[in-house]
Amino acid sequence: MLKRLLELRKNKNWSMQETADRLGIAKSTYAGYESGYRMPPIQALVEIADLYEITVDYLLNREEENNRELDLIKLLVAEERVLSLDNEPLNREELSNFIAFTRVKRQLNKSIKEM
Amino acid sequence: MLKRLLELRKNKNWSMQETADRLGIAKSTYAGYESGYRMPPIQALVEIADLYEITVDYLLNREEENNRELDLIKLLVAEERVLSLDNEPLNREELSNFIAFTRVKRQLNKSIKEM
DNA sequence: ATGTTTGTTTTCGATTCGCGAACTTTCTTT
DNA sequence: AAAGAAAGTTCGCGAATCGAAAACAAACAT
Repeated sequence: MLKRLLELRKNKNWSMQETADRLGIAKSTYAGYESGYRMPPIQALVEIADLYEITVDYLLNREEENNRELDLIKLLVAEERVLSLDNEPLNREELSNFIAFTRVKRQLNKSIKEM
Repeated sequence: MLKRLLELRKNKNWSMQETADRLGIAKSTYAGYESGYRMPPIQALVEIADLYEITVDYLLNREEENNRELDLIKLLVAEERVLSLDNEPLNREELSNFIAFTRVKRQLNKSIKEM
C-alpha cells in the first residue's frame, strides 16, 4: 500500500495519465498502484522514487523518526549531510545565521502570543 | 539485482537455508533473489530490510544519491524529511523564511562584491 | 447539453513467482 | 580416500500477480 503516491502526484498537479506517461506505463497500471489494488515490481518502485526524487523507504512509509528529523545544530557540527539551495550548498555561516534568525523569530512569536 | 544480499548474509554467517527460514520462504526462493535470477515482491524486500535492520534503499544500492545532499526546495515540497531546531520541527513557514532569507543574503553578498 | 479530461474497475493474456525436487559442489567425519 | 551431510544451484510447473486495453463513471469545460 503506497499511501504517498496520491499526495506526491497532487503536489506536482499531475493527472494519473501524465504520471503514467512519465513512468512509461499505462494509466490503469498506475491507478492500480495508487489505489493499492496492486503493488509495482521493484523496478517500477525505483522509477517512481526517481521521478519524485525521494527515497524508496519514504514511498514505503519506512522513514524512521530518527532518520526523518534532521537537527540543524547537528548538521552544523557534524557535516555528514549538506543542505543546498538553488544548486549551491549552504555554508556554515548561512546555516548559523539562519539558526539565529529562527530562534529570534520564535521568541518573538512567543512574546506576541503572551500579550 | 540485489548485490548486497550475499555480503549481508555472510556477515551473519548464515546459510541460505537459515536465511530463508528466517524470512519464511523456501531456500530456492531466497537463492533466486541472491543470484539475481528473480526479484522479490516488495513485501519480501521489506522483510529482508527488517531482518538485517537496514533501509530498503541500501538493499537497492540507492543510499548515497538521495541522502547526501538535501535540497531545501525539495524538503519544502516533498516533506520527506524534517529539519528541526531546539527539538522543535521547522514548519513550512520557517523553512520558506529560511529559503527567502538565504537568497536575499546571497544576493546582498553578491552586490557588495561588485562594488 | 455535449464533448473532453480524469479517475475507477473489470477482464484476460502474459509474465513472474514460489517452491519442490533433482543436481552439483563443498565441507565434515571416519 | 570414501561416504555422508550440508550448502548452493538450477529446472519445471502450478499458482499468483501483473500490464494494459476497454468499458464505465465522474468531474470539468466549452
